[in-house]
Amino acid sequence: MQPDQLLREHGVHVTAQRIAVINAVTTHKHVSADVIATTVRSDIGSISRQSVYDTLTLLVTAGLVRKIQPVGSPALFERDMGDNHHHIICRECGHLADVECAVGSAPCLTASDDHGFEIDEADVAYLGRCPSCQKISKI
Amino acid sequence: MQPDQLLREHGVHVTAQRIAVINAVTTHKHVSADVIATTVRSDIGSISRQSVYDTLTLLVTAGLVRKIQPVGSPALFERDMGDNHHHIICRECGHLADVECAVGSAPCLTASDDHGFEIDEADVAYLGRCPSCQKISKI
DNA sequence: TCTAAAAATTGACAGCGTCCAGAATTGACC
DNA sequence: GGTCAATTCTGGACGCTGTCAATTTTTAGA
Repeated sequence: MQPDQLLREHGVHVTAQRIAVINAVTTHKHVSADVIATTVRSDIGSISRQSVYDTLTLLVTAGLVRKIQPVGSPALFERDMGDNHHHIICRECGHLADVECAVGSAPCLTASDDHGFEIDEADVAYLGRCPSCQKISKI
Repeated sequence: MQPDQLLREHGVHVTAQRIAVINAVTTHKHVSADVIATTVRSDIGSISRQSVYDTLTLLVTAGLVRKIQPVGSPALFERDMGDNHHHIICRECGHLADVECAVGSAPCLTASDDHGFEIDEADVAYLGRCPSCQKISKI
C-alpha cells in the first residue's frame, strides 16, 4: 500500500515528511531516528528532529512501525509486518538481525504468573556475537 | 553471604561504596542507577555517580547483578539469583514485575535461524498493562 | 608504616529524546 | 478556488542517562 493511503486510512494528515519517514523505514530494515532524519533529508530536502520523533511516535501508535530498543544503542524502527519475529543483537558491535519465531505462533506469550497484567506482546532479544565479531576475536 | 565476603571472593577491593551498592541492589528488587546513588548516600553519606556506574559494571561483570534495560526507562539492576526469570513491563507506567520462566528451562534460548551468531542469552520481556493502569483506564 | 595498585572523586562532555512557543501547512467546508 | 481552524513543522533549549579523563584517596600486602 502507498504511504499516503496508509496515512489517510488512519485519519491523519498527509505530509511530505510523513511519507518520507514511512519510505525510509520501509527501505531500510532497521533504522535509528538519526538515520531516518538523514535519509529523509536526502529525499525531501529537510526535516526537523522533532518531526521525525513525532512521526515515528504516530506510526508506532498506529501499529505501522515497531520500535526496538537494543541495550546500549539508540532505538531502531522497522515496518511492522504483523509477523511475530524477534531479534539477535551482537553484544560487541550492536549489529541486529531478524529471527523467525522459534516455536510456531507466539510461543512465549504465555507467562506462568502474569501478576494481573494484561500482556499483549512478548519481546524476545537474543544476545550474543555476530559472525564478524567472532572472526575478529580469533585473530 | 555478606557483601564484603562476596567482594573478596571475586578478588576485588572491599570499599564502603561497593558494600553499600550491593546492599542497595539487594534491598530493592529492581533499582535504577539513580535510586542506587540516593540509597547509598543516605546509607554512607555520599558517593559519586561515576562510582555507582563503575561498581555496577563490576558487579554485572562478576555475575552478581543483572542489568535490565526496559524500553523507555533507564536501566534497572537486580541481584542475580541464577534463576532464569523474565520480566513484565507496563507500557503505561513502566512498572516492572518478575515472571518465572514459562516453559521449564530456557524455553526461548534456541532461535530457529541464528544467522551465524553465537547466542549466549535470551532476554524475554512481556509488555502490557499493569493492574493499576487497567483500573485507571476503566474510569 | 610504607609502597604500589586499585578505586573514588571531580568536572566535563556526548547522545538520545522531549518540551515549548511561534510559524507554516493541511484539510474541510463554503 | 478561497478562507478558517486545526494540525503539524520548526528551532532552540533543556534533562536525563551514561561515559571519559585526570587527580586524589584508599586499600592490600610486605
